[in-house]
Amino acid sequence: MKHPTILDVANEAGVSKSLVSLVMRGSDRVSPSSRKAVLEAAEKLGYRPNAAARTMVRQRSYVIGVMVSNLHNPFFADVIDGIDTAVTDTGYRAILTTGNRLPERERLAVATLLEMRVDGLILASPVFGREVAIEASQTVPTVLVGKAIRAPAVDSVTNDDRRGGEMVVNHLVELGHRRIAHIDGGSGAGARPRRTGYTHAMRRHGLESEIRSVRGNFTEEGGAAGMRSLLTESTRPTAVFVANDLAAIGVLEVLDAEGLDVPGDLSVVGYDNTALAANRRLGLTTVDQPRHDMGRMAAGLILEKIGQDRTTARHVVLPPKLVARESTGPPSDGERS
Amino acid sequence: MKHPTILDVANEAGVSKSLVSLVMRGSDRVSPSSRKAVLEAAEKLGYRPNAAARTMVRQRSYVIGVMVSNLHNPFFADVIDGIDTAVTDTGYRAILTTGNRLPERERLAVATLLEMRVDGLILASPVFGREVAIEASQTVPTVLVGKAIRAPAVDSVTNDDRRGGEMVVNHLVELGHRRIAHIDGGSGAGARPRRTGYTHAMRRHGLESEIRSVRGNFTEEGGAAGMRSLLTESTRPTAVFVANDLAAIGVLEVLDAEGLDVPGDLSVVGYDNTALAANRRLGLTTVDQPRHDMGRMAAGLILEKIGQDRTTARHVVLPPKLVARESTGPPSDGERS
DNA sequence: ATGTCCAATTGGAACGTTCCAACATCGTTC
DNA sequence: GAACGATGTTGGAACGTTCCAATTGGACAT
Repeated sequence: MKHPTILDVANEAGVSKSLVSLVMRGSDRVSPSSRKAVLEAAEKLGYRPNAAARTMVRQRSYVIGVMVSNLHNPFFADVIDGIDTAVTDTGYRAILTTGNRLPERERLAVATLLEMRVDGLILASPVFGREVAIEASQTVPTVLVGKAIRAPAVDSVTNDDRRGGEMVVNHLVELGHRRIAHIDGGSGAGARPRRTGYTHAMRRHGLESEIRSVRGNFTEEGGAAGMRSLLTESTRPTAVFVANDLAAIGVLEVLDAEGLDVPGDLSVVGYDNTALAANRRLGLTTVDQPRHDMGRMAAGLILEKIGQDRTTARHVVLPPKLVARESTGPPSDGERS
Repeated sequence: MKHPTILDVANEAGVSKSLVSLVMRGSDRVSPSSRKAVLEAAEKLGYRPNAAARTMVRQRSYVIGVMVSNLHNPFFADVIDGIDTAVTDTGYRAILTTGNRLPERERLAVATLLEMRVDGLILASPVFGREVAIEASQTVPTVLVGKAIRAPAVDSVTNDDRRGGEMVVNHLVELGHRRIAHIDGGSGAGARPRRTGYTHAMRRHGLESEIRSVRGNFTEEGGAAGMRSLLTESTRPTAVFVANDLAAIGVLEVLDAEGLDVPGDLSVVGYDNTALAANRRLGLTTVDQPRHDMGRMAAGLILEKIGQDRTTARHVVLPPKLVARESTGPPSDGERS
């Protein structure tokens, strides 16, 4: 038999399907003898409940869907850990889909989850447009992680990306840098405010004329390409703020390959404080985001929203923290302008 | 209305539910006018098909479930990419769950997928016992990645881990090493055969007395702990073969912290050839596994098995390839025994 | 013996699809 | 003008659960 049902178990145990259902759901109004008979029959037949059927009748799946932008970025591994932590022992389970940073694939990944009738949706740094999140939020509690949008029902958990961008510039200016470039994160989550933070801080330090921002994305290759393009220009910056750690690793690769010294010739700063950045060999100065907590809180918001019927959106903004390591230092004398 | 159904759409469009169903499934025996009416009604109401209901009646979910041992290991990001590639445009979709390298959590992650009635199951390097995979394989096509077991219906895609282990030893012996230690991967997938490869090759080179194997696991911390324990011993090895790249990174951290030079004082080899290993700053000698292809082939096996009713198990074993980088070199003269 | 209460058990309806057999409509052919 | 075929459309049954109201069978009090 391919998949025994509750009816097969009932037959085997000589009871009604309803009683089997009660036993499976752990009811206490079942006699010990019936319970034993049912459990033995279920074991013998290899019964496994059918979630699709349960979802239909209960109008609840007890599943939280998580769409992850890019599994290559260790940032998300931490976020997912946090989600798992929060979800464990609540009766809910988390499942993941991924869209590989491609808007179309991400949309499909979300559609898959919605068709499965997940009870909550966590969108981890999607690159697709706001409308997808907004539409989803009309039928299911939805939380964005790493990105926020203004919409009546879309919660978010972010760090203060703009403030983080400012902190990076402040740090570099304190070290004596003036020619500070930025390789941005393109359409990636949080990329915009980080860039805004960068430009604002530059202006505040009277460095408006030094603002130099090139397009990148949240991948190693994106960072590398951005750096290569910066290197073709006539004047080289003395420091570069890269939109995230992964891209910053790509920048380091390029600089190493070109024989440029970090931080001697050029200081490099990333964003996220992933395990990568902490590695001694990389020693990347970066901005810490509390990744695990962000996952925990996102799941918490979902569970809370499933419980009560809260209608207003909640936006959790966590403080960023600069972590100085070996990839930043004062500009070399020849470079000082 | 929370979730409009096919009936709501039918009412709105003034047709029967069956016709709506036909339109949604893209049938060509529908008049253009009806199709238009139905699509407009669906759009207006925000209709989204209910996968649970479809799964029930079709007895197929058109979903492939993937259980991933550890999302922190970039190895799996590549495998998942491969799976996604193979699955795209087949009408199937992939969903993921993770168990965080904890047997109990992994079991739960698999149970979640089975209850959802996935049409195929890919187990990416599970740490749980063989019985879980065997049981699953009795109701759904099942493929192991990175690990193989002898069972009538459990397919597998692996690289030749044993051969890989031997290649590492050969490489180190060629460089002149004799005191070669191994930090193993504990109960991790493929750890056993890698260790066997190590011991066999050591014996073949007449280095039986130099065999020194300590327990580790597939995490940075596992590798670091293994290395620390090796360093407490009276004689230090001149080279260490670590069970995977992630753990090897942990080893490098410990050696850097202790002020030991790699490869001057100690050569280090990893396994997997993840992006980490290729980084110039880390330059880790390692064994390449074709991760993307492994994912592709795993998904391919599943799809094939869903199609025909193949009953025998298939085991795909791919050849490993040594990739020499900067973390290995000849032992320093003082160390030569 | 009768009635009452409680615990244990039961059948049936419902959830939202798909699929099949049946039906309606209409143009074509003899 | 009857018969036929093709095209488009339809209702009903089924999938495997949950939940509710109803039923059974004791145990106990009267």
